[in-house]
Parts: sequence; C-alpha cells; structure tokens
Amino acid sequence: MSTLAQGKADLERASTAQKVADMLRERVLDGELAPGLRLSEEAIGGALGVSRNTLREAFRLLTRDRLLVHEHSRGVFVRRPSGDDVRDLYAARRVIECGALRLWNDVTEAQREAVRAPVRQAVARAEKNDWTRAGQANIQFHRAIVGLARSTRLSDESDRLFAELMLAFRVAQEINDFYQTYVPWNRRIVELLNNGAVDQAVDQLLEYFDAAEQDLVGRLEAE
Amino acid sequence: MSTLAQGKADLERASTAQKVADMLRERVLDGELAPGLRLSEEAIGGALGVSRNTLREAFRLLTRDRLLVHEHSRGVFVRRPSGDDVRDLYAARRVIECGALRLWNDVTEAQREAVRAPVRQAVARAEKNDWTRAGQANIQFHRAIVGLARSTRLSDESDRLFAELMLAFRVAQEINDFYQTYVPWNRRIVELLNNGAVDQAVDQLLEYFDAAEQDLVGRLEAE
DNA sequence: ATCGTGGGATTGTTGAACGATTCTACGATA
DNA sequence: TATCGTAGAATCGTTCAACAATCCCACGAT
Repeated sequence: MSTLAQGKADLERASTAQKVADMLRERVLDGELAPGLRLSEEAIGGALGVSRNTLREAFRLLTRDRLLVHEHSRGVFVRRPSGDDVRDLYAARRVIECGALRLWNDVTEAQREAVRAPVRQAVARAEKNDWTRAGQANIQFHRAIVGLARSTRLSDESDRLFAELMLAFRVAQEINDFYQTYVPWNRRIVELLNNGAVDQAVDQLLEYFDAAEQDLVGRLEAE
Repeated sequence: MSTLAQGKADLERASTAQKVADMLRERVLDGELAPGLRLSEEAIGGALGVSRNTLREAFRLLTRDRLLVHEHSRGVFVRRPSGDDVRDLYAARRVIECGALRLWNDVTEAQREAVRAPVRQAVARAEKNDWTRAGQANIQFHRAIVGLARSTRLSDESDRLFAELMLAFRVAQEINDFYQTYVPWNRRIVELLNNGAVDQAVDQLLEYFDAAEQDLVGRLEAE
C-alpha cells in the first residue's frame, strides 16, 4: 500500500522547474543565498544547466512563496523581510494559530499528540545545546498547531509564513539566541492544554507572539 | 497625492504574463471559462496574441491561486472544486475569520465600519432582488472581517479562498439561491457586534459556516 | 556638484524546434 | 461483441537563439 503511494509519488514527479525551485528554496533557507542577493538568470541557469525559460518558471514559484521578490526589468532578489513584513507575518500567525489552538477539544488524540511531541523533542535537544534542531522541532510544534484545523490550504499558507520568518531570523542574526526562551514557553502552553485550560494556553501563545515579534522587529529596525 | 499613487501603480504595471493572468482570472470567475474546461496553450495563446512561454507563466500564476489545476503533459484545466475541497476551504475560513472577528474590540472604528457597511449594502440590494451585487457585498463583508487582522498576507490568502469558493458555487449552481439566507444572518452578526457580544457573534459566524458548508457539499456530492 | 548622455549588461518576449507524453481511432484477437 | 494492443496525431515540456526594452554605470558637459 505504502509502496504504491510511493510509486505514484515518483510517477507524478516534479517538472524541471519544480525541481530547480526546490533546490533554490533549500539554498535560500539555509542561508547560502543571502537575503538581498540578486539572482542572475544567466549565472544560475548556467550553473544548473537549465534554460532561462525554465529557470524563470522556478523563480515564479519561489516569488509566489515570497522567498524571492521580482522587480520589473531588474531581476529577482532573495527577499529581505522588513520590520513591517514581520509585523504582518505575526498578525497572520496570531489569527491562524490562536484560532486553530482553540479547536483543541474538538480534534483527535493523534492530532493533540502531534502538538505535544515536538515540544518534548525541543526540550531534549535544547538540553544537548543542539539549537539548530531544537529550532526545527519548534517549527514542527507550530505546524502541528495549525494542523489542528485540518485544512491543507491553511497549513500550506502557514508553511510559507514560516519560511518567510526564517529569512527574517537570518537577517536579524537571531538564529540561536532567541530559541532559548521559547522552549519553556512552549512547555507551559502544552501543560495548560493538558490541564484543559485552552483559553489560558491561547493567552500564553499570544504573549509569546508579542515577545517574539517585538524582539525580531527591534533587531530588524536597529540596523 | 492619490493621483501620484495611481500613476505609480500604472508605471509598475504588470508584465504581459500578469496581464494575461488577470484577464483569464476574470473569465474564470465570471463563468465564461467553465470549471473542468481544458485550456489549450495554442488556442488561448493564439487568441490572445502571446507566445506559449508567456502564456505558461500566466498559467503558473493562476495555478498558484488555485483557479487552474495543472496535470503533467496533459495541460491546465479550470479547477472544479470537490466536496473535500469545500470542506478544506471552510475549515480554513472558520479559523481565519473567527480569529479575526475576535479582534473586534481591538481595532479602529474605521475597520469596524468597513465590516458594517457591506451588510447594509447587501440588505438594500437584496430588497431590490439584485442578488448578483448582493453577493458581491457579502464577499466585501467577509473581506472586511479578515481585514480586522491587518495582515496583507492573511487578506491575500483569503481572497484566494474566496475566489476558489466562487468556483464551487458555480459548480453547485448555487449562485443566487443561497444568498437569500445569509443576508439576515450577517445582519444578526453585526447587531451582536454592536451590542458588544463578540463571542456570540463568533458563534453565529460559525453556525453560518456550518450551514453554508453543509449545503454546498451536499449539492456538490449529489451529482 | 549636478545633470544629461552614451555604451554595456540584463531582462522581457517571441518564435521555432524536437523529444516525450497523452489521446484517439482503428483493427486484431478471443 | 468486448477487450486489448498499436500506430498516428495532437499536445505538452524544454531548450535555444534572437531582438527590443529597460536598467546600470561611467564619463564628460555645464
């Protein structure tokens, strides 16, 4: 059964543009292509061995994901989120994640466990000072919160928001610093949820967003 | 001042692909291009006088907006939303709009008025049996609710959800029928908001979503 | 120091080309 | 008669080459 699904996934393999977009997405998210950098069609296309047309399709995909920005007749650039972008981003997250978290009592146990597990993982990794992977667990935590809503459209959009936020973190050079404070915060949220105090958990999540936004915006607008 | 902004908007005019995409979007939304229809690259490109490459970029844009679906080596088709799509759509709307509506007491008076006005408009148009434009006012109502969050990202995504929902309405041939029931519903919601009963307004909104989803899914899965 | 004004580089769009994939219709086989 | 397989037509995926439009930069004029 799973082999069938696997085979189908292979059959419906991505187009060249899709594959190029995936590769570029990784490079952007891991910082190899720094925010603000201009991506030359000729240089990238030559390096990857694809034609300009195909490359431009890949650019369109990433532009739609807000990882790249397109300026007419000037080219595409790796996005450099501004303070206003971050405020916009957190306004969206507040609505989506708090709204989804309020569904806590209406969802399956499997969904609830998907929220708890990443927090345990983040705690364990934080104790080992593995902040990179602790950060990944944090994202999983928030993805699972959105997942409570059971809407692929909402989850997909949230993934785009998370990716954009990663860029903002990079610009603010805040990859590891801030992660130390959110771990206990998430722990508290899960604790409140387990005690049935959903409203208080939502309040905690809101406070977390306030703190994170303020910190990030501050660093972004400092320069 | 506004003329300057207007001029700037004109200067930063869309690319050819963007303009083609806008034109096709209209045709899809007003039903001229029916759900399920296949869009031939050659036919459309020839009729519009643009090259295949440019047209394909336009298709990509609309695919990203979920108005078209792309099938490898088969072409692009006007999306035909399924019952599952509608369920997914409403799950997202529940989270977004209810979450945004809870901000009622934290926003400016101008934002609140932007929510009330479309309802008055819808009532007036409904009395004149102008259901098409009453439906447009309804969408404005829901757009304004999302606007309470003050996030362009959230508003943009919601616009995509609304557009997709319009397609579902078309498939269900429910353009005008259902509109008669939501007008009084929206009226009640605004009344509750004006009385400061935000939580009850959210509950009413949820019930409205339940009813609308059930009705739409029922018609969609009937065929 | 500011303001044209070029040349050079890059993007925007087109058209043609060819392999790969899908669709269609026809005929073979049971 | 119904199913299956196959050849041919139509369409898509991708590349390449070309040229106009636009932007960037440096140089010189005022």
